Amino acid sequence: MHKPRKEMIAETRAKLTAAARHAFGTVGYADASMDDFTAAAGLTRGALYHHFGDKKGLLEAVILQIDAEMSERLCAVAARAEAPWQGFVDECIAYLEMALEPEIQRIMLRDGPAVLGDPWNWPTQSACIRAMTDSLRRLVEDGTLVDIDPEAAARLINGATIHAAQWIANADDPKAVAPKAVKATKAMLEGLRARDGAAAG
Amino acid sequence: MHKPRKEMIAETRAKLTAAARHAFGTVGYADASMDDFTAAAGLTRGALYHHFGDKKGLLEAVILQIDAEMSERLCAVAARAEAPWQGFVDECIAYLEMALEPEIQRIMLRDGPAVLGDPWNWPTQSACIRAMTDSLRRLVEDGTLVDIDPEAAARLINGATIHAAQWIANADDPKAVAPKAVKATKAMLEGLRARDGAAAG
DNA sequence: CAATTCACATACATTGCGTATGTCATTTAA
DNA sequence: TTAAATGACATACGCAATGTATGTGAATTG
Repeated sequence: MHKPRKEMIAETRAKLTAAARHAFGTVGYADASMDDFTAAAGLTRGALYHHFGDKKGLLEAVILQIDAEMSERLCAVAARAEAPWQGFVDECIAYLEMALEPEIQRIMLRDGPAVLGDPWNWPTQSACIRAMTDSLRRLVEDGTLVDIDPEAAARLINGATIHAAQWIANADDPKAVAPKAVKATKAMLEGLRARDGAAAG
Repeated sequence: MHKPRKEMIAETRAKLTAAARHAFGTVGYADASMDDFTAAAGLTRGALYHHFGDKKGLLEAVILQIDAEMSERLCAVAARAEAPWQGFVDECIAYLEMALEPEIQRIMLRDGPAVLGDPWNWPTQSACIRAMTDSLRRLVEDGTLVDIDPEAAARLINGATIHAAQWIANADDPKAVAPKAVKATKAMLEGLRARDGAAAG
């Protein structure tokens, strides 16, 4: 008696997503040959079409996986902070740093939106983005932030952060640019805090 | 005696860019068949490869054209304002509104970066983005804005604005979301102004 | 143990890109 | 004026990649 069938299936799916994730993250979605990376996983395209329908379906599965990892990392960062505001700032900086990782850059920020459209409309509703929105809503409600629509603010901050990350990633000297990006990001966030001095820093 | 050759060439290039622009703007870059849209222009792929090298070359030409149009529109908006700060805010809102146009959304914001990489590194250096950076630099120098790296600020604002636009464009009810996005954008910009009251509004 | 399901492979059709080559009109030079 | 040359564009071909239709063998189920 060998492994039960359920395990074999899960294993196959894991091998395919892992191989695809590597291919998408290095050569990009468009240039990733299904024949190549399925072979690298010791399988054929037959398995891929059986489990994921088509190439886009596999991309969705890979994105779901990465998104879950990112979300977990962000929650950990926010939970480690003392004050809610500090936690949110840390979360943003952590998000910025994650956006520097080539795999995230390419799959989540470049090819993903290009192939599947606006991440906010993805089936997962982007768990890690939703977490940021929730944090913001609380900060607005307790008066730490100026009166601003939480979802709108999340959009703006998310967009600003991603672009800051891409600025760093594509710069001639990323190490020189990074601190400037972090400083500017903090300045922007600071600009959104309420100014009546009621909320503590 | 018919038309001189130079004019014929310019006409051919214009027909190709126009047809490609329409195809890219509607079905997207990846799904735009070169055979189809060259035929729609009354030509074949032979002309395309002769003039633009490959599909990416044609995309660059289309982007160059759209970027020039956007830049002109933005400059007109900024020039119409009374105060520099107001001009900059108007510019950002105008940029946001332009980013709602499907053609700009798809070609400049989605497929362009996906195929050609970070717009800031495009050969044109994105004229309309450079204009925003210059405006920011002046505002920082004259003390209207808080002390912030102009390029960093331009990056952040540009990213925030684009995402705000995509939020609107993909919303279930864009007309309801638009004012929230504009308000939040203005709040974010306001947060970057110097707080010593030295600069007038 | 027979029947069925289903995970996965194989074979095929289609499509789209890129290149090599051909042709005809316009320009240039004698 | 005419012959050579340039170059704009079309045609024909090869290749690679996706998607589908079909086949096979092992695991499940009765």
